Amino acid sequence: MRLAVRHCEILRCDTCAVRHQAVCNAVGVDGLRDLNRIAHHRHVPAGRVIGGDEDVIFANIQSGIVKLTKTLRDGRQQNVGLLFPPDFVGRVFSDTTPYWSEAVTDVELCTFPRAGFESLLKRYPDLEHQLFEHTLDQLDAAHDWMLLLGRKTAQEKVASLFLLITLRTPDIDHDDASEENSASFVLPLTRADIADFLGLTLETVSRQITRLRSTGAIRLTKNHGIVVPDIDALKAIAGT
Amino acid sequence: MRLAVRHCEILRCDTCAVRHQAVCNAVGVDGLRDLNRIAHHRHVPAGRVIGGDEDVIFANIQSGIVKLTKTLRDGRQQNVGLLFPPDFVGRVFSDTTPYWSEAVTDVELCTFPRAGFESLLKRYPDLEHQLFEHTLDQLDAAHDWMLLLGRKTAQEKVASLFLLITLRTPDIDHDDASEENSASFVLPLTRADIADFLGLTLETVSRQITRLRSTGAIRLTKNHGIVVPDIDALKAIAGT
DNA sequence: CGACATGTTGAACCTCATCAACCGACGTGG
DNA sequence: CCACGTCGGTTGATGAGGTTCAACATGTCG
Repeated sequence: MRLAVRHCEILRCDTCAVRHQAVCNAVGVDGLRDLNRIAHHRHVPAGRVIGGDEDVIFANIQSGIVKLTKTLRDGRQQNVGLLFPPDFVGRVFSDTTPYWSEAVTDVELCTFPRAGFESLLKRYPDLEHQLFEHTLDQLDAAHDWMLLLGRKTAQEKVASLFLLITLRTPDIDHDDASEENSASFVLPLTRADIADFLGLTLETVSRQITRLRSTGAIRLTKNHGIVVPDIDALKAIAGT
Repeated sequence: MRLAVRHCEILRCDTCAVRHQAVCNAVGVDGLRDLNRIAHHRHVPAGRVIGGDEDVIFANIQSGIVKLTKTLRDGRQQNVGLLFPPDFVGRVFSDTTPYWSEAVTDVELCTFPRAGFESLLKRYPDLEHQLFEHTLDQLDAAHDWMLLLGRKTAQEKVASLFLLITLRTPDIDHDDASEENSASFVLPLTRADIADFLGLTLETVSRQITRLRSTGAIRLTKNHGIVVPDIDALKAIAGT
């Protein structure tokens, strides 16, 4: 009996798309059972704010893209993070979230209630360690982005963002199986999203995209599709 | 005997200026002894790079200010962090440091060798937890800074930096003991430093400082002294 | 098909970067 | 002691990169 139940519980994680990359990969069987007990799956449609009102503050991203935004009082807005599977959403150990989380595409989340998850962090140091490493990676990414925001030109900024998406989107199409230097993906962000992310206006973004297209660095296809024929060339444009 | 020795070891931490704020505050007597065993005090003169060549990768700041900078290949430069006592310097759990650490003022450090410190992190989860919380704070600060870099005007940027320094500098002079709304401090950064921090040029920084002075938001005194007569007014200029 | 959001393009404007001259403080060496 | 170079800072003139405002095009969905 007991075995059957446990098997059933663990099965939920077994079918998880990010089972072996997400922070929960660190915990053993016991931890997984405890996590499972408080976890809820949730679908969030594109454009919806995550965890604004309710208890859905912490979550693993199973699929989709989430953006974190901050705003000034007068409405000026800046995206401070872009999260992909298997990233973790939420600011642990704080009563207030210093930003808004919003689904950019349709998103599948494995959510955890705040209190329950934080007590599991205490109980399983390996889980906390994994989250710590994830946070360190986020901090590195934030530093990279500060360099972009402070010192890169509009052209470099747009190229950098496309590069980030090609590198982070899972199951990206590498058009040439043998040649990994090209890729294509569907651009999930609007021009306004991109602008908020790069500290530009949407008009400037549009112009820079046209320019990238006219120089052959990218091609636009139907339905927001983007083809990067030469990733290294894009890297060169993006600067370092 | 044993007691005497232990007392002696702990005494080093007892005289530490940041004993109760730094990450090591989390560990008990045993942990403190182990930390002490691998800790070395080090003085770093202003302008010197920290941990470039040697093993001094991790450290608590006891006094002074440290900046973290990243550069593009062509020399464009961006400061991605400003650390005050009792902040922790160093990127744990990674072979490479993604930025340069440099002493802005003369700095007193309590340094730890890499391997030794990381093994203590494993042994004392409370220490790791404390460092985790510190990293989360750093990430929040980085997000704030991204908003500044992406969306604030030059005037707001300079005001924001002065505000940061008034709020983070320890034992700052509050000119009016009863009225906490004014402050004065010594500006440790050159115009070029400030520019690298705000994503501006040093000329623009200079002009904005002159402008802040002419509007009465700040006053400049001898030896790089800065007086903020009305912190709330500076906050208003800095935006939110 | 029409309506509304999303994206593109144009023209004028403005903030900030760039290039350059200059000032004062400081330290060094003749 | 003063001449000199260096360094940090200020100020000016000019121009480029990006913003702003506006019109128009393209989707996309009922």
